Amino acid sequence: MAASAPAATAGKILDIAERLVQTRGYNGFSYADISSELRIRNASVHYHFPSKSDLGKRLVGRYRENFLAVLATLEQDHADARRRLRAYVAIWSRVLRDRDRMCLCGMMAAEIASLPRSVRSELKRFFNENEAWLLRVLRAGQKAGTLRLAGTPLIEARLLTMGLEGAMLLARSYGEPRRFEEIAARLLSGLGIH
Amino acid sequence: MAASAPAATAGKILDIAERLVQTRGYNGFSYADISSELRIRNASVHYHFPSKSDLGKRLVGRYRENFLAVLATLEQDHADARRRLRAYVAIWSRVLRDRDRMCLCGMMAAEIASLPRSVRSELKRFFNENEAWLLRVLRAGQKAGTLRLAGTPLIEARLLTMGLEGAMLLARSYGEPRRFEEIAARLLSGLGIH
DNA sequence: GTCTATAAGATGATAGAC
DNA sequence: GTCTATCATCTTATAGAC
Repeated sequence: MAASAPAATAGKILDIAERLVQTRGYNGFSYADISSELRIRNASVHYHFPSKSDLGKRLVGRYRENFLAVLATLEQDHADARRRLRAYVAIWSRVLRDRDRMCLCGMMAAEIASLPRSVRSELKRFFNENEAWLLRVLRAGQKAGTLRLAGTPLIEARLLTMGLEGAMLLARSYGEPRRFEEIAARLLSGLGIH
Repeated sequence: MAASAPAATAGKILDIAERLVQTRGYNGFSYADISSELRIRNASVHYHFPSKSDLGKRLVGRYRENFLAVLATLEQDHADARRRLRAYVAIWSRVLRDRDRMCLCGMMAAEIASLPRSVRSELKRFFNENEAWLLRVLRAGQKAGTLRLAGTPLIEARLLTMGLEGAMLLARSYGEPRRFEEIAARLLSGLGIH
């Protein structure tokens, strides 16, 4: 009999592993880190996620699904492309200020060469879907005349993603989330958002 | 008696470790990776670099010095700010195309939370000196009227650094260096460089 | 400067009891 | 679903011979 709701432990494991990857990287945490924090045994973690690559794959999959769900609500909450993009940036600002996390997928992108294949393909899906969302928003804003794009929507979408990921990376290394927000504001102002 | 020139091994160790950090990260390689590639024993690597943090510190220190030396030659070779910035971007493009490397310090920035303290301070120095160089070039270009800055020189310097680091990160995860070059060109065009 | 030998601890993982 | 027990392997490191 489970001590709590069914599969509750699996979720807690994912929560802890997620934070560990976001702060220390996939190669920077072990099952022992999770089991000690959850106060269960190492073997129990293996029961839920037999291998570390299983855990990594599920981690990226869940992160991608949750993130896409948030993006969907952004579209419902805001009709204007400028508001959508401000809200998009605010997501990352909160991630960074939540115990100094990096985007899970940005962190794993750095480790791409030492990641299990199954994890890599989940990663690529995240970035593709993120890009597709930004592309839609940028095109809509351009059509509505609320955004001013210097390049093609695709280039601007990629500049935004790469710029924000790089800004998170550097701001974290300084321990100064303000550095992220400064550059995020600059990226938005480049699109005519003030 | 040494098998080759004095300290030649230490340099080879640094070369191998540098590539390993740039591709797999500080937490993604071990002394065994180095000793097997150099075909010496694990203990021999420890003779040159007693602990991994020693190695990490020297690695970042050497990288920073070499990089700053290259930037100095860029200033001698090119009087024009636009040419200097094009050459600056070309450095990173070559890094990326050299066996899929990431900027050593960008890679370590991702791992900041699990890095030895001594390594962290070397890292910060790299980014500070890199920013100072860009700041000088941007100010000179602005004064000469050869660059068109949308924000302050400081913001533009940081956008450039963060944008290029993020572009390397993402381009590598796709295995498509072209993605880096696309965004690098976009960043330069934002400064009036075509 | 490199080697052999060795060690303590971490890491990813499995078998089988409860 | 969690536990104890156990595993092979890897990792960082040191002592001392050559």
